Amino acid sequence: MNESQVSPKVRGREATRAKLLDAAGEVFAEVGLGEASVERICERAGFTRGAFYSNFASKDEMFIELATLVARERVDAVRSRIDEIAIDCDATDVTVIIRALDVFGDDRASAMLMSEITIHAMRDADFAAAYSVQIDAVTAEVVQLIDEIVEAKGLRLKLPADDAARIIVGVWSDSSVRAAIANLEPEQLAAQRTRELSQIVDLLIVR
Amino acid sequence: MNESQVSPKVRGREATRAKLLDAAGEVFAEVGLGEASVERICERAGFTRGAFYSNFASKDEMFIELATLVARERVDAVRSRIDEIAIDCDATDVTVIIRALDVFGDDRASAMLMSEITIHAMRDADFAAAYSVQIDAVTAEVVQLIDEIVEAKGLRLKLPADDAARIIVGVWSDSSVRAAIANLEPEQLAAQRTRELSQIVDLLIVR
DNA sequence: TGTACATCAGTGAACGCGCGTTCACTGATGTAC
DNA sequence: TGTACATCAGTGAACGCGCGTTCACTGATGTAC
Repeated sequence: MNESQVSPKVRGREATRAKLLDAAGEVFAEVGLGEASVERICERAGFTRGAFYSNFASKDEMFIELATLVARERVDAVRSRIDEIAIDCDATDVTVIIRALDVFGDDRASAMLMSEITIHAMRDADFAAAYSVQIDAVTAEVVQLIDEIVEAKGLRLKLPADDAARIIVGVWSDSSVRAAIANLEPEQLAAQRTRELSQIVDLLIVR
Repeated sequence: MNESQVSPKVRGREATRAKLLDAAGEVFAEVGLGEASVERICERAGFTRGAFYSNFASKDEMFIELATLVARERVDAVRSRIDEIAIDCDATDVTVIIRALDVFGDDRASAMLMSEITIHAMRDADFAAAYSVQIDAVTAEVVQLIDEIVEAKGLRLKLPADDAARIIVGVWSDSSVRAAIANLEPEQLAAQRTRELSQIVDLLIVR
């Protein structure tokens, strides 16, 4: 299972796929699935269109793969963040939760790609079914994350952890969307999100 | 200013515009701005493509006009709802707020069109600037609506009315999006939204 | 009222462009002896 | 190690389709006398 056991050819192919997926994430975020041309994606990745069709069956199928990948990365990110949290116990409860949540990627492009994936899920039932499985996994991880924090800090919530998770994630993504529309600088974005998350976390904790 | 003073020709033209805008709202919601063809919009409205370009400069400009129209209708809807609320004082505080908020149009297509408009605003700074003005007007109306309800019911909120408005509207639209993805029936959708809004309103009110 | 002309909303054919996708190819990598 | 052949990831030209947009037109409505 050593990396050197994988031939350069296979590694090269995997690198190509990864570059194409990366580029596609950027382009889909920028202009949306409908307006993102295969040509533009390939140009960004440094390949020709043939490379695209050598690696993916179609534009739509690639979008599905990208969405799955993004969701899976989120699950992993939350999962690894859970481990960190368990150790670090100095911060206040609110900042812990906020820091825990910034695993979601707080940049503009991430927010736009997430919105694009979400709206596609609203339109395509098959995609929605497959994507919901991934989303539920993310939610489950966030619920566990909240449970961990609540226990570590000796807090009590006014709502069940899954409702709290839904509300917090909702406020988080709502904040991201409004920040992207307002074209906020990263620091302003962080400040706004901290403020809004603090409010909602305060409301959720029994004092 | 009597309607009969407007010539049939002008009335006909206005009707054509309205039909095209209606059809465009449906099609943009269904497939998105990028994938919505002018042909499909015109077919849905019962016209040829020439009629489209006789009434709108381009597809993008029509989308902007549609977005402006939708936002303006929202402002008007909230405004007229404020008047009704002032009279009806029997319901519980939570149900009053929920009923007040359903002015936003709780169907699937509305949620999808709103998402499409939002994502376009994230991508296009000029559109975002123009659209933000409309959005701020809606927000201001919702703040006033909340103020009215709070005063009529003798309530106290844990947050300023504008923060409360942002959170409630955020939960509302988040709920709409998830309902569209899960493809909920109208009754299920209403039940889910009532539950989620009740939770957040409960958190916001000082008991 | 009737006639002759003007207007212009909506028609539908046409244009040309960019797109998604295909495919015969090339040359670097892998395999056999 | 060296040679001959096989594989196949990525190339780039080509195809054909559907799109946004244009425009010469038609016929219903409006205006002048």
